Amino acid sequence: MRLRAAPGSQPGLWRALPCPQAELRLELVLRSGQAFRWRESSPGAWSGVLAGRVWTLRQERERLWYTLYGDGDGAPGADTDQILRDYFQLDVGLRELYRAWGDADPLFRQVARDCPGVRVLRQDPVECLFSFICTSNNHISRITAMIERLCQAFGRRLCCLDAQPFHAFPSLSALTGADAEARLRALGFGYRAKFVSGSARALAEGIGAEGLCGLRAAPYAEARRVLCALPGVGTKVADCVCLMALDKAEAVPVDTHIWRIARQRYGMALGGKSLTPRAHQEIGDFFRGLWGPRAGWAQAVLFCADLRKGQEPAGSRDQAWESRGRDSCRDKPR
DNA sequence: GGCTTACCTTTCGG
DNA sequence: ACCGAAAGGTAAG
Repeated sequence: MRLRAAPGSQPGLWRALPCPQAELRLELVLRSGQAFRWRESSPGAWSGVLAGRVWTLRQERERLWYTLYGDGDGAPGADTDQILRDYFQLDVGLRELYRAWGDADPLFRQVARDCPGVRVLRQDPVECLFSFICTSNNHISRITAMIERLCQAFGRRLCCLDAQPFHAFPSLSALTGADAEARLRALGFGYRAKFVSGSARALAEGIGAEGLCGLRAAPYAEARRVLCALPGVGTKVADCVCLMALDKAEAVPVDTHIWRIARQRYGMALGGKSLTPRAHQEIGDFFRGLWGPRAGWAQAVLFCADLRKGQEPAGSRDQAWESRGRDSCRDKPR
């Protein structure tokens, strides 16, 4: 299906994929902290860079519309459809997964009502790795700004939209320069500057971007081990990359949010005062046992709900999380 | 092995 | 307004 000047503003050729809202809720997925480069360029229209090109996406009830800019590689067609289907992993039936997770877990069923259509993106491994290196001990607002500056400074400029320039995510080689760390520090990366440049070096001198991508075919444990050998990559970042770029649907990234949820909502008895590797392992195993082999996908739904909870008006906060009766724990005020 | 502490910088809540 | 604490952690002791 194709139209000229379809539901929206921009000129150009629009195409659509069949895609019910139960399978994908664009604004939830693109704001759920999986990818940091999509922005709502106008109400309901999301612009960003994917596969080296600039896209705008827009969702109708049963369709996902998109258009491309910069017309270097021709008009949208079956090949670009496939790029989008691959990125959103539309072959994975989300509706059935939600049902199965909800059947196994009443708390999931409650929370998922407010977060339908949350799926895991299949991202480029290099972008995903370096993006999540930037997330450590950091806020989403700052992470987003840092990554944008990273792309402006080190990425190829693609085109302008509404006077806003779009840049590709930097290639590995762009980050291996001798002055990369200093430049990143100047961009406000703090101590992560050394991690980014160090990991770029280690990869370039080791398995390369191709080797990183090749971990898609490796077992979860091996991919995790390779990633954790990179500077600035610990268990949490490694699990994010495994889940969101390396096809490891069973990887459950355990951050402070999930740690808190595991204790407070799921009543896990986790003795430690801090999030140790052992606790990380235990929590991952617990959720894999509860949700099954796509536990990481279910975690993404819970995380999305937790993010949204912080954005809602204070009065309605926590409603979906409250389990009526049992468990009097409250979140700490923020 | 688990627990502390330092680490850059920005944002947020008091 | 000003200041401390926390932020999708990681590495070193």
